[in-house]
Amino acid sequence: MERYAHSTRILVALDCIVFGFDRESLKLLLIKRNFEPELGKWSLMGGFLETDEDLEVAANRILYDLTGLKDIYFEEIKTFGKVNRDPVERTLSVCFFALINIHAHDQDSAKAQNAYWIDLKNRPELIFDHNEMVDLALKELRYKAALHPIGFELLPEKFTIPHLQKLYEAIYDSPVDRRNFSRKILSTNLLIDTGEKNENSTTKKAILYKLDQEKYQKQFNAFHYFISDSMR
Amino acid sequence: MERYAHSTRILVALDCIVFGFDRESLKLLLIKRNFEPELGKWSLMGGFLETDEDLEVAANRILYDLTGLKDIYFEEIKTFGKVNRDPVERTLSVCFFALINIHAHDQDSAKAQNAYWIDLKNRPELIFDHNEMVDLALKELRYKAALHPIGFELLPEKFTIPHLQKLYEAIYDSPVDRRNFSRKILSTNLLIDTGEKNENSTTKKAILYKLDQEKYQKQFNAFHYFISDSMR
DNA sequence: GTAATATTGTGTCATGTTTACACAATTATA
DNA sequence: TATAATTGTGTAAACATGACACAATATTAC
Repeated sequence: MERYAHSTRILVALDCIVFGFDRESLKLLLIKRNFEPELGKWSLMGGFLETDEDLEVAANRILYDLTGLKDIYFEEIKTFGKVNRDPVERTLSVCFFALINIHAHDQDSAKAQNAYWIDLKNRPELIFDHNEMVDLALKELRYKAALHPIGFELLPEKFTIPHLQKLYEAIYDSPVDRRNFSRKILSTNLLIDTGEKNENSTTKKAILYKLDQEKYQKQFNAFHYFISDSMR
Repeated sequence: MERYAHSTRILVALDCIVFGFDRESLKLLLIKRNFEPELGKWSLMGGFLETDEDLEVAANRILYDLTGLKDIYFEEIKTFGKVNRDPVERTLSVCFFALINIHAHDQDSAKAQNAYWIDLKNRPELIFDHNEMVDLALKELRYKAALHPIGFELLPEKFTIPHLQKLYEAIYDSPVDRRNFSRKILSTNLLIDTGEKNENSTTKKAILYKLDQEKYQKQFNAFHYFISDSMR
């Protein structure tokens, strides 16, 4: 095979921040490492790019191995490339964040990877530059969720507006006015009333909505202003 | 040196989309290649990541070699990693876009790289996946410029509001209402009246403003809505 | 010198959006 | 049947936006 004269070829990893929401707080899927290096410590889920694998195929593979899910929503956020970021040898890391419905993924896949859902507020120290990656991912999530209807990716198929509101409050760690939030969400016309109600409630049962998938795809890049500047 | 058992180490390139604005239209700094591969064709400015070089240091180096400028505004947009994106050998490309004042860079540096300013509307076919990179960079520029006061990076230190407006019209390739635009820009309080006027004008001389650097840094991540949804 | 032309700065007004609230309806539990 | 918690909807003032008018400035043509 013909090659460039340039000599420096390096290892390329992918690391993924997986967010979930359990009706109370925002969670991260983290790995308790049972392998070297840094055995016993916490890290993000990652893996190496294979020889004959497109970068985005690799990202899908890593997410599938962790969750058993395909077609997960994910976004590349940055490629981390400090010389000494990995003490074993120089490694580039292409970093993603993913949003999943916390109740829909495969528990066995996660267990096989020694992965646990950790509340974002109790997150442990992570290896290498993974803390920095999580910080950036959270910043990007907050940015994106303020403008685009990305939050639905973290919810089950059917959800109530108060449920969605709790998610936003968890993402921004601040209270949201119930009435104005509801009006804003409904004005997007992205929600379809399923006719059902949340039977779990012990008080007034809220309407269960589902996403209008077609409008969601079409309007995804339109700006909404779900969360005002002052709250981000 | 200790190493991972994993075998696949690959070449990492950086490619940069450099935008400029000449008071009329948006331009790209492109390379007419006088080297292999693809000698004679057009490409983005790029280079390989060196062994002992942080990724962002490499990006700065490549921009400096091309323009003679330091502290250029740039943003990573995506890492391109299709297996066959480079026919010579597998290469990852970390892709950036940069915004510079078209009149302030070093012409000799650009000439040494065989670089030319090309009107975005007349852009030639580029090698590899560079067309896709430019498309993405333009999309990101439009997105970012609609929300954040990023346009100033393309202007000289002192500029008029009509000048800034022409820039926005070039970025979005559509007309902007003069009066509403002016009101919007002034309401950000990011501009300082220099007391000078644009002496080049053949009619009424417009006020020259400069950026309030302190406010610019502080407020950069605040949302503004310079350009409405329907125009993006 | 004056009129014509191009451009810039500022203002207005109707409409739409946001913010900060109030009130009524629903449901399990005491 | 009252109570408490929660949900759905409404309202009014303040603010922002979009579409437009008009006056001021500066060069060029006559």
